[in-house]
Amino acid sequence: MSQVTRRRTGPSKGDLREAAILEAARALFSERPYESVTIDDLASGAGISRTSFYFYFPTKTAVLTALMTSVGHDLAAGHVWFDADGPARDLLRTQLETSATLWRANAGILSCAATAMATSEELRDFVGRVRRRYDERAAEKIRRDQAGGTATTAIPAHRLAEMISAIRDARYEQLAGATDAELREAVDDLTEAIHRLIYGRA
Amino acid sequence: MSQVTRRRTGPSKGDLREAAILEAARALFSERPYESVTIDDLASGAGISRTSFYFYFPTKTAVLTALMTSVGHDLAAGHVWFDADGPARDLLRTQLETSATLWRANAGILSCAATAMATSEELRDFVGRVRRRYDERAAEKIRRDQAGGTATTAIPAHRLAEMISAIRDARYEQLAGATDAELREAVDDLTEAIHRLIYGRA
DNA sequence: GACAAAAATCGACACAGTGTCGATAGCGTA
DNA sequence: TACGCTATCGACACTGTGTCGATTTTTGTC
Repeated sequence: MSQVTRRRTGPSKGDLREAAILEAARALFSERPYESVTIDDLASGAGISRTSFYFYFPTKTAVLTALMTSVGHDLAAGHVWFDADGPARDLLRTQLETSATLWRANAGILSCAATAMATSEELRDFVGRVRRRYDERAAEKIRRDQAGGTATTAIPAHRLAEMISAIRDARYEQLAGATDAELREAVDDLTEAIHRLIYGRA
Repeated sequence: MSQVTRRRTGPSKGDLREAAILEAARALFSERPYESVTIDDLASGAGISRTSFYFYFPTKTAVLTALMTSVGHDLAAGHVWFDADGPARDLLRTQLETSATLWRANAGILSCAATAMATSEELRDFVGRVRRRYDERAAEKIRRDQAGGTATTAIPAHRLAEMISAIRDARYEQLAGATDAELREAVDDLTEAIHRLIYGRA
């Protein structure tokens, strides 16, 4: 519920412990399903007792949220397509390739996050915000192309953006442990599909 | 883990209790989030003690799976588009309208199922099977249209089918408590999107 | 280097939810 | 009536989460 921790604001030696918890969490959530990781695992993975864990994080999902923040930050980088004009198929492909690679690299954490979203409002809100921001930018790009006459107007721009997110995420979820060839295939399919959806003709 | 219950196979007076549990579950899962419903709630909702619950169902998710079986059965009904030849936009629309209406009517249960899938392998498998069967039929229809030259061959049929499921489910998930107008809007968008994806031109 | 305040640690405890076991009560029928 | 099957439930054990307060360690300052 409340986000309040008792930690002071300045840097300290105990920050090492916080980092250790995050490191342990990254390792554990990458390997095992979310529910199977207990707070005790996280604590002893960082070399502290379970109760000491609560000094650093209020809940298990708070740790996951922290990890997700960094992943989300990385994802927000390669948004090259959004700034282009028109279909710009090559840029769309590049953007999808970057995000697909990043997704595969963090597959375990992202899968845990998907699980935890079911129970944690905090995480649900966080991911929702990230996604909304992404969809917003995609919708803006589409709106520009609708005005330019290249994109379809049969479907509202924000709905098209949501659809893109839906097919992208669904395909990416299968990406854990995928080969480079499989990853490329996914990117190809998505590029084609998004392109048809927005710029194709009925 | 094991599906074994101690119940005998034939009909009996205690079946009333099983029905009562299912009824209570339908009511509770329709109103409240999945985790907030305890086995005790289910049991006392059916007028029995918590331990007696275990005589009828091994776990909470088993009850949800039972409810989902009936919903899945209903959904499998209106698959009119799959048997058509070519784009058949009106049949696609009809099929989407049926499933959207059904989805909205069972929004609570479906949302609980989505939550529970995160933890229950049983439910995950069940829903996975239903979805796979659906996608399979969609892929067959698309394959026929690819052979007939109306559907695109730029993306494998089974991938197109998966994409359809992805955008459909994503949109339907927003359908809880939607007005008839909103529902129709969703169906319109989806009809258009699916049509473009499969039969449109690049 | 001593010392007070703040940071950090942890054991003991309370709690909620799940699941098991065995004792018992009802019920149908040979 | 007596046997076996259905059904019920209280008592118990277990796991994971979260809180409290007492204690130790660190840190900055004089």
